[in-house]
Parts: sequence; structure tokens; C-alpha cells
Amino acid sequence: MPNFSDPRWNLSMPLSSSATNSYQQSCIQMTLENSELWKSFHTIGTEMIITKHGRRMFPHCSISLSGLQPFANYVIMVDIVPADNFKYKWKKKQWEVAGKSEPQPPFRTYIHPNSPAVGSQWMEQSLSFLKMKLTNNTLDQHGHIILHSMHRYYPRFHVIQADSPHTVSWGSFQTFSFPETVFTAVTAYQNPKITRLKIDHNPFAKGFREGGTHSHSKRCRSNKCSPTKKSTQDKKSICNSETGLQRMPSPSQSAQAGKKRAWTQQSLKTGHLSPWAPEQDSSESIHTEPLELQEHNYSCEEQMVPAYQPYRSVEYPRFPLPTTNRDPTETPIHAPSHLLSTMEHSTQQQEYRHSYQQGHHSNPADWSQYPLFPYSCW
DNA sequence: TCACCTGACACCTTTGAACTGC
DNA sequence: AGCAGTTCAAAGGTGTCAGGTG
Repeated sequence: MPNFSDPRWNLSMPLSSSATNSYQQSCIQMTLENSELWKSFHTIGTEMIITKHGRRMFPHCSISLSGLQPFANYVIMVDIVPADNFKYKWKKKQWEVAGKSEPQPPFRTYIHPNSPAVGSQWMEQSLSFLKMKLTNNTLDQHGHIILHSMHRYYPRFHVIQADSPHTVSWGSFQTFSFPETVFTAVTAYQNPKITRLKIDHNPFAKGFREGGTHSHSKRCRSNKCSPTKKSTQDKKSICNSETGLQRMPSPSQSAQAGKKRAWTQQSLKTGHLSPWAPEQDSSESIHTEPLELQEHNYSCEEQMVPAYQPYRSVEYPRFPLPTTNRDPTETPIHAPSHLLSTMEHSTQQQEYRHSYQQGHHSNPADWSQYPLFPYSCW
């Protein structure tokens, strides 16, 4: 059991800059939608499975936004950065530091598939990053976020005012993160409490719930149960006969499908095709869990409160610098070179990273040393 | 021996096309 | 013809296990 009172478990996040920053155009608020779920994982010590082919996060990142300019275009992106510079190991039922972290794998960013969209659309509904996947495969070609196993990370959310993901370097941006979203990347679950919690809350893990069909501990892997590879239908019929349950569409399935269709058609009619609905479905399944999900709505004023408050970075103007009253002593912000480079860090990116690190923070785990988007995932 | 990683597996949900009835 | 609801197969996501690796 990790000791969360240990200062190492606290994020070494820089304090937010003053809201009086002259580039502060608006007061964007970000809410972590399933924060209660995140917290319940966080109290145990969240673990996220990473696999060669990519694994979704659970809990997944789901946020809502307010304070955007209704008619301005925004790109929303997520990256995942180290929470500290340690490598961990699971020993005697708890996490222990196992040395210094390994070199950062190729840094990647996940752009929300609906980007770009106008502020009113982003604020219309919560947005989920359900489809973002984590991998430990440094040669991954699918654009998944690459992480090291046994290292601790946290997601950062970037709200960038830009007309296209290709022009994000010209837009102003704000960065948010939530302390309860810190997790340890693992290739197999270490803490059985996490497994239990995931099974209880993740619909895809329903089969492993106690009282479910054939829980794996009792499951037979031998040919007694499955002499040959069965077709899906065969498997279903076996499943049904085992459980005595009739295979029926889930209660809300049809209704949902109907709703979705109606919604899409209406959107088409009105010409306002909001691209949100498909991704919302899965998050809805989480929201229907019997957890009391108390949403945290963090305002600009609240951001300094330490417990479970998001960190919001200063809104930096991006390249080219506007001709406003910017403090000349402030570290120059280099234009991110993601548009020039591809997957790996380029010299320019390293410069960019270096300037941030020098100019603002000295902690090696600091957020600012990681380039925003050297690689885009589409 | 130990800690960690990997691939196969069974079971589940989600998705979307096809179908049916009004 | 258009719409809403239903059914079903396929795709894809899940945790677990055994075996491999260092």
C-alpha cells in the first residue's frame, strides 16, 4: 500500500501564475467529470495497464469545459508526463522506489478527435478521451501514448485556441491537470485492490465480477470447456446456457441506438452536426455507476486550493509573440517544432524544452520540460 | 529465485447493419 | 418512403493465467 502522505506522492506541480497575466484572455474552467472515481482509485494508488498494442485508461479522462469563447475555435489535447523521476517496484504489497526513472520515451500527444471545434461546442457536453491508449512499445506506429512501466505519470489537458491542430503553435493555450489522476503505469496489475475496483466499475470487466459467469479463477483454460475456437454465437449460447440467462440486448441498448439515430438525424437536419455523441456513450456507462460523482468545478480563484484541485498553467501566448506588454525578462517561448519534426525529439524540440526548463522550473519532473506536441495522434 | 513482461484466452460491451412493423 | 424499434454478428476491450526473460 503506497503511502500517499509521502511527499513523493504529491505532484511537483508549479504554482500557477498570477491571473493578472496580460495574456489572460478568459477564465477557462475545466472540470474532471469522474473525479470521484479517480479519487477512489487514487486513495489506493491508481495503476494503468500498458500493453504492446495499446490499452485504454480506466478510469478514462473525461472533462468538461466552460469559459471558452463561444465562437472561437479550440483544439483540446492531452499528454501524459512523469509525476516524478523515480522508477517503482511492487514489493510486499506496496510500492517502493526502485531507482531513477528511465529516459523518457518518445513524447506524444493525443488530440481530441473532435478538434478543432468552437467553444460553444466544447462547452455543450463533457468530452472524454476514452479512446486514448497507452503503450510501452517505443516503436509504436499507432500514435498511442508511450510510457514506461513502473513509472508514475499524470495526464495534462491543453486547451488551445486554434483553427486547426496544425496551427496550434499560433494559438494561446491553457494547461490543466488533476492531482487525483496520477497513476503508475504497469504491464500487469500489482495491487489486487486496484483490480477489484476496476472489475467493479469497468463494464468490460464485468465477466470477472464475483457471481458472474465463470470468474477466471474458476475458469477452465483447458479444452474441457472450449475444445476448439468457437464462433461468437457458439460462445454466446454456451454462456447463456451456463448462466441460465437469455442473451438479450442490454435494456438501454435499443433506446440508446434510437436516441443516437434521432440525434444524428436532427443534427443533420439542422446542419449542426455535433460530433460528440458517439464518444459519450461509454462515458455515460460510467456515469450510471452507483457512485456519487461529485463534480468539481474549479474556478480561477479556486485553483490554489491544494487538495484535489487542478493545476492550471499560465496561458502562454504561442509563437509568434504578440506585441503586448510582455515582461522582457520572461524566458522566451520557442515555437514548438512539432510541425517540423515527426516522432522523435528534434534538436529544436530539445531547445524548446530546455528553454522552458531553464526559464521556469528546475524540478526534472516538472511539466514544462516536456514539449507539448512533438507528435500528433489522429 | 524473483520481478516483470507477453500472448492467449474467455467473457463481456459496443457498434452498426439488416430487418421488421407501423 | 420514412421512421422507430429490434436482432444479431463482428469488433474490440477486459483481467487472468502460464510461461518466458533477465
